[in-house]
Amino acid sequence: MPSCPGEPTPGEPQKVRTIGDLARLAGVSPATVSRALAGNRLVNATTSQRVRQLAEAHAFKPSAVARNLRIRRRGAIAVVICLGHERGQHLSDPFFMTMISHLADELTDRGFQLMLSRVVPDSDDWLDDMIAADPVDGFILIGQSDQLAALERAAAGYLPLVAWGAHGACQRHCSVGSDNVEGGRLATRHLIERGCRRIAFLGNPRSVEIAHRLAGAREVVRAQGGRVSLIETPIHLSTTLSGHDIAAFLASADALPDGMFAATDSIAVNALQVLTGRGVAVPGDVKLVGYDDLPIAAASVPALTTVRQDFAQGARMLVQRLFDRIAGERNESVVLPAELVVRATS
Amino acid sequence: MPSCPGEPTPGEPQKVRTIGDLARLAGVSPATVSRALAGNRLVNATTSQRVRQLAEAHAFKPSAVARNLRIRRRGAIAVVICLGHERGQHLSDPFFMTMISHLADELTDRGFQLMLSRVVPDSDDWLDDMIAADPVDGFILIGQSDQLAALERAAAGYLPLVAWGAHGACQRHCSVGSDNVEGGRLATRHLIERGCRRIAFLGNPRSVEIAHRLAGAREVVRAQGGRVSLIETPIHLSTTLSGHDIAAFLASADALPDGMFAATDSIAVNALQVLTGRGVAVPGDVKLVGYDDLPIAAASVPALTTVRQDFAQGARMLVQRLFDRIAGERNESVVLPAELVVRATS
DNA sequence: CTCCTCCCGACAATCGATTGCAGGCACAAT
DNA sequence: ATTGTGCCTGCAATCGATTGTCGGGAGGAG
Repeated sequence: MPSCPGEPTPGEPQKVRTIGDLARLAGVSPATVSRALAGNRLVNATTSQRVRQLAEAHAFKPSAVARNLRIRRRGAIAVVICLGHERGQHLSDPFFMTMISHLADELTDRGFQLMLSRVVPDSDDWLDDMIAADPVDGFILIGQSDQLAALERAAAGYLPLVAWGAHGACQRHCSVGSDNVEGGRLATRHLIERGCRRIAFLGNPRSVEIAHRLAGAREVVRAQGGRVSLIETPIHLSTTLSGHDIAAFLASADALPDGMFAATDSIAVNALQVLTGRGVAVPGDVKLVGYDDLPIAAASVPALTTVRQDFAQGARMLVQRLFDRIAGERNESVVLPAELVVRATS
Repeated sequence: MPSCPGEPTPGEPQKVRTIGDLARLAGVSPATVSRALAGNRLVNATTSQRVRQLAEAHAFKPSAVARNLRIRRRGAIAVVICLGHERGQHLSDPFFMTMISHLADELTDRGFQLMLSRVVPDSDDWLDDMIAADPVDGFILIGQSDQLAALERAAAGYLPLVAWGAHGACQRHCSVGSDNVEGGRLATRHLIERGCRRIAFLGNPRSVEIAHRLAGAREVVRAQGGRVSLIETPIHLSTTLSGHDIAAFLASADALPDGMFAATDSIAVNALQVLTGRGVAVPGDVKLVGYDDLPIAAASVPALTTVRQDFAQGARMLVQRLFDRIAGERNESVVLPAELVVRATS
């Protein structure tokens, strides 16, 4: 094993920590330093220049905590992942990460930090508690799950709060989401056009969004007047469990469906694995449509036909809506269009 | 569409925002309120009780910002996802979420917030910049990727910084990770015991951890003295791309390997999809071992044999190490044991 | 030379909670 | 009645940056 190189230089002795330290160095008052660093042009250009250079030289950044105290803002947005009733690995769902990843970009661009919280709701006032603790300027909730009540209650008295998800008729809170009913219609219609007559819906409608997708599917099937049947199968959202659920469903079904509409790409991919694992050809024997258009949809083999939600745009709108609300605007929910992406499983 | 219910009660008029407001209500001084809320037993039990009840009644939580300013701490830990060279969906890798999810739990338990940052390194002093901005009490880096240099430099002058990943010989920073070399040995030895003679390694050794896994594999193969061959195939880490890489590899290989060691469960699952998609039986024709033991490993069909990294324990140690460092202790890196989990693909 | 204007920069209050120190009150001892 | 002893509680300084207000100095006009 090679020997390690020696210790590096110990760093400068005179540390500039506060705006006051820098002021002393520059021979001006803390107030001037503050203004200079903030780009306030009340201060002379020469002085301003000198202060900035000093700050640069000493790698000085003013304390965000003190600033936030004075400014009365927090500089951070809470992104809350609400796990509804399923604890554990649910968070590893690629859907969350896709969303979070986009949100992180948007928030960073606006100079805000992203505070991540997982919540497993115990009482129904967990949201009020978080709001009362007040460490952030606003909340973005991902996955309204079955927590509509908590959400509504909190939104009644607290403005800067937006949620990703379905848009209900009477909701008081601001939501951004795609048109899940229309998405459900698109997927189901597509399966029927491809010749499917026995369609299985894989997903647990306890989650509002999934309920909407199911509603769309039902509507289209009903319009066929009995020529097409819909088999509704509650499937866990959790990646860990949905595989088993799907296998159990296939084992118990008397006849294999000829079409499957999975409420989620994660579920769809799991279904795909189970089906191919049992020698059922996709799309030969069964046609399959997912929902979300996550990266895995395109990457799966065969590539997954799915209903696309534009997460990048969704994240952008969530953040924009939130900041408008922080500014005091009482704005409306958004429903984004859903789009069918046809690939190789249908 | 049903009509929506009327507006709820508008909320109490007299809002208790500061510790001073509460003090006035309780007829004591702000100092006493502060102490009472903090559980300081310098204050009379009766007074303390009364103050707490008032606080409870008005749902009052003292401002974390002001507290942090006074206390000289931030109350948050930055968790930095370093995307090395691959931008985009990399973050949706379930590995990150598994880790983040555990970290969120650990940090929340200790009363700290989790600030999430994605970083696509541009210059090599991005870490120093983040440290200088100083909005947090410490840093946890996930995925050292190819950023060892930046890491080492920052760690030289800044204590509260730990990283998940491989442990190098001369590193100055504190890392927590599993024994990747041993993991590589375990997987490879297992494949050989199962009768494999042509083993493919799927993974890009540009990432330090993967390089170590490969080193372990090489060592075991070399010890077989030519009876076993190792085919090294760089595969993207990104879920989006690895499927194609694997397909390309299979198409280009003259003969199919009889064993595959994927550097990651994500890669393994993709390989599994590609293989079964082509009618290659797993484990019949090809035996497959992954790495990480992510939730998808157990959920995949057939269930994946893999090398387990205990992320829960890893997260716990990362946080514990970090807090010890925040307290001033200059502690050592940890290497956790790797463990083979035999399931159905081998 | 004096006065007025203008502009830059300093003083001090402020954000909201924490905490060392001092002081007040009750009760017992002398 | 006075002093002593504890045990609480309040005062005020502090954390570090922001910002309204005011003063001082330079420069031009009379």
